[in-house]
Amino acid sequence: MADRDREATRKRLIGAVGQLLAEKGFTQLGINAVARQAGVDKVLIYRYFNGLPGLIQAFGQESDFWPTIEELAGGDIDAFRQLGLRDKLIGMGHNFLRGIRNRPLTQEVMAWEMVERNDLTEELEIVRETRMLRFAELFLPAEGLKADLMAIIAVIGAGISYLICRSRRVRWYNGVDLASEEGWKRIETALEQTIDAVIGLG
Amino acid sequence: MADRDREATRKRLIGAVGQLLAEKGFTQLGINAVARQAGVDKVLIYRYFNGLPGLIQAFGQESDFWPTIEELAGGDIDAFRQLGLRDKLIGMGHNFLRGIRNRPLTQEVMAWEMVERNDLTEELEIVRETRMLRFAELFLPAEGLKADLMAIIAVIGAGISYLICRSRRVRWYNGVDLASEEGWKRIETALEQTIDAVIGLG
DNA sequence: TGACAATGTCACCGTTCGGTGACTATTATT
DNA sequence: AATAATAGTCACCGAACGGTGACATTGTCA
Repeated sequence: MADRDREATRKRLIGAVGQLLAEKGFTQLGINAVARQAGVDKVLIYRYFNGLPGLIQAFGQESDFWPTIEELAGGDIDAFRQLGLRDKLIGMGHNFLRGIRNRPLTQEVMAWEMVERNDLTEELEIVRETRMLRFAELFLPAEGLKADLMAIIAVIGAGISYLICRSRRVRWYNGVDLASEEGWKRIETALEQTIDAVIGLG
Repeated sequence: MADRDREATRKRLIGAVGQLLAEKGFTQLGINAVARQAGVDKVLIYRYFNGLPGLIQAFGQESDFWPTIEELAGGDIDAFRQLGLRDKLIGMGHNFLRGIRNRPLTQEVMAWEMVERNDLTEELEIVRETRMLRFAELFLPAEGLKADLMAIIAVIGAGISYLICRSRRVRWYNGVDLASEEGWKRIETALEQTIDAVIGLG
């Protein structure tokens, strides 16, 4: 495109990364493919971003790959703070599951994380880690619990992430139909029941 | 290698798939790379296996990608059957975690599952699904429980799988250090506590 | 011994990839 | 109006990929 507008071209390129990731997955994400998708000569990727890694990095900084603390809290932080631990955890579980299910790009990057490290996956790592720790710091009791709450949340959060990523390509897991809303309902109530039970540990 | 031994050459090729998967990951698994690794001309892959998919399929049928029922039960099925539900679940959790941690190839294929379907990932799917269902059928109560045991096991099993796969490339998850044995100890006791709590649901 | 199939080797094809140097066309500066 | 910087275009390179046809070598069986 001969628009002679550097900023617009940059944005076309950044947008092409997202489109390509969503439509073809990270395996198809190369210099040639991105340039083709953007309708732009690939040499401009080198000029403006010093190559694909730089472009990917720029893409990462423009996106909201991870649920915000507010989103995890259900929108109203003050109201959330009033809840008991049980309702906080169940609410977070639900909001987390929905948040990831609504982010196909995040799912793609999470799959990518299993395969290699790059600017985008590292970006996601950092955002996730800081945000989860901050969330815990804000809302969860620091001590006085017998159970290792962070480790339990790690297992459950990992389970949610895995099931969502997996559901993109495989239907069944342990007899649960991940292609049906009914299957996800089972998962959600399983989450509720598990958290409910864990709270009893004190 | 000019051994003129078809069977040996087939095995060299199948072995090369495993080596390459273990050392370089599935992204590096191509016709040329496999032939090179095996020290064999690539045309023989077409002759003997009708191409890479066929070779991958043959590789899949030779491996034990998933813990056997016996392994999940801790070796002694009869003894396992005598246990209470709580000890069965905790035992299975431990054995599952260890079984997957001891199978780097399985971890690689699990990562692959997130990206595409092929003969190998489908093989793993089928083995896993049938084996887990069979395990439940053998040892878990079919009814009389308030909780959806299979869904809960799905979440926890998925969590274990995710954390293991992830730990190959990323160190921290939710404040847990997946690169240290101490971190995995935290995960294991979290599993125990969670299962312990869930059992209370009846 | 001769014919033939099986095993393995080699050279080559077209395509795509990441990457670069040389070019044209437009805009801004003096 | 002349000059320099910027935006974009184009052609090309070497390497790796998947795939194929023609050939050489060895064993087997009539």
